[in-house]
Amino acid sequence: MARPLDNSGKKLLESFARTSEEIFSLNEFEELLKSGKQIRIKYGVDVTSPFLHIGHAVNLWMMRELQELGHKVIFLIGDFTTQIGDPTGRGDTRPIIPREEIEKNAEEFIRQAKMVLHFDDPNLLEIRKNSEWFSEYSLSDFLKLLAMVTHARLISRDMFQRRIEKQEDIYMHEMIYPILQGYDSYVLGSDLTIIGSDQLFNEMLGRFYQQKLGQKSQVIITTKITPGIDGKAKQSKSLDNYIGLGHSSRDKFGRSMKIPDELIVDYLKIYTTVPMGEISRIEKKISSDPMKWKKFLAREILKRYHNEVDVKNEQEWFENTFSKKITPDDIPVLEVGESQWVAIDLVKKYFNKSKSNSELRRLFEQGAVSFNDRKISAFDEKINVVSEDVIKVGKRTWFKVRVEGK
RNA sequence: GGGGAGGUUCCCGAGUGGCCAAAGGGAACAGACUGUAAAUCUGUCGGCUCAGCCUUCGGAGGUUCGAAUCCUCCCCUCCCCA
Repeated sequence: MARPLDNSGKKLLESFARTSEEIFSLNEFEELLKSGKQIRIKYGVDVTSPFLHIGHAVNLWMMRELQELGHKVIFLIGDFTTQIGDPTGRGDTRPIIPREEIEKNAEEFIRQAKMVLHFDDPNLLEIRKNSEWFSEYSLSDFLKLLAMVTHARLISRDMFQRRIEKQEDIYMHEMIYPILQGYDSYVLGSDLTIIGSDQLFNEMLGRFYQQKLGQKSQVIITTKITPGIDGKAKQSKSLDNYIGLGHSSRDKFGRSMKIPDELIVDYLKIYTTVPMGEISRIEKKISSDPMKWKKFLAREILKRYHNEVDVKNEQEWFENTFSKKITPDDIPVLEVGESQWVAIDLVKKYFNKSKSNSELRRLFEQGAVSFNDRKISAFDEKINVVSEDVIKVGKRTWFKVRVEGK
């Protein structure tokens, strides 16, 4: 039994206000909290690509707060709908994923979501799959669903409108997707769902179907989105401009340091728990020493996912490596049999076919390669490996060469 | 079923017989400057045994000394008409 809306409920609303964009509707949400009922929070995941970034985690942290008040997350693996491919956020059509891969992705997804959500208490989280109801779903039932919604309503989705304008394809299965996602909410008896605004249309259809089918409509909370670490588009895997939950603590720190200065405040608000009052004080001080505050931000982001020691270490590592330009000591070692090498062959061995010869030659020509801090611009230069020699390629690739038996 | 437009290198997009590994932009990479910020500048951006060669312009054939460009067939998309 969840607690009714008291002080903790009020605190929750304040905290939600910080990271949510819109709530449909606030009244309904407050009522839910007051009712004392255990809220069923639908968390539907598309497992096409199993990676979560700190933007996704905003939603997870909100759900976690609710879990802490005793509410329940229904972790819905959209295994059936994933086979269809959600057109959301895509200018083009999404490829269809084989089953085995969906399973594997779901596992990977959960591994990351566990960094935030309570997964082990069945009273706080249950895992479902929508193939449970869709794989046996009959055509006549499906037609009944279709008969409730109009074509105009479906194509009103901005995504589709854009495609129509650009004369791009809309496949029928993509039109159907939102219907299925909406129906999920009905089956699960969802009270609430916390989503990115890109999912709003689909979840609104959830509200619609719940109401049509005689159920109370779920509350929808959309969360705030920031630009990615490149300061441009929102975080995404394909643009590689995100801070991933799966990234190492080192990468999380480094990536945080990459964000444009202007984003520091927004990132503090959305991705950390630094109190709002403190953030506004920091805001005034940033311009005089942005580096300092960016490091602060990086620490705060890291803190949510890693322990204090890691946080401290990563900052030190960062400062040593990039500010003081000290070659880090924990770099990969390449074991070789010979000590006489043509420079390019040695580098090639390290990259192990991930870079073509031409690519490597260019790196040499462009002065990106150094051997024990000495720049090597001729790819065919002969080098003599002694022991623990350090080769650096570009800004952030180092490796040590060690001759076996030495 | 009829008519029209189109499919180009990671993305957008130019290119209608040789000067095309293919303009321009974006992304990316490297270098300079820096705070692994932004901005800026420079260079690179199919592969290789690299002043040369090989493979690419939806697919398969063909014409030609020579084709991304012309012809034939096929596949795919969009638009209009019935």
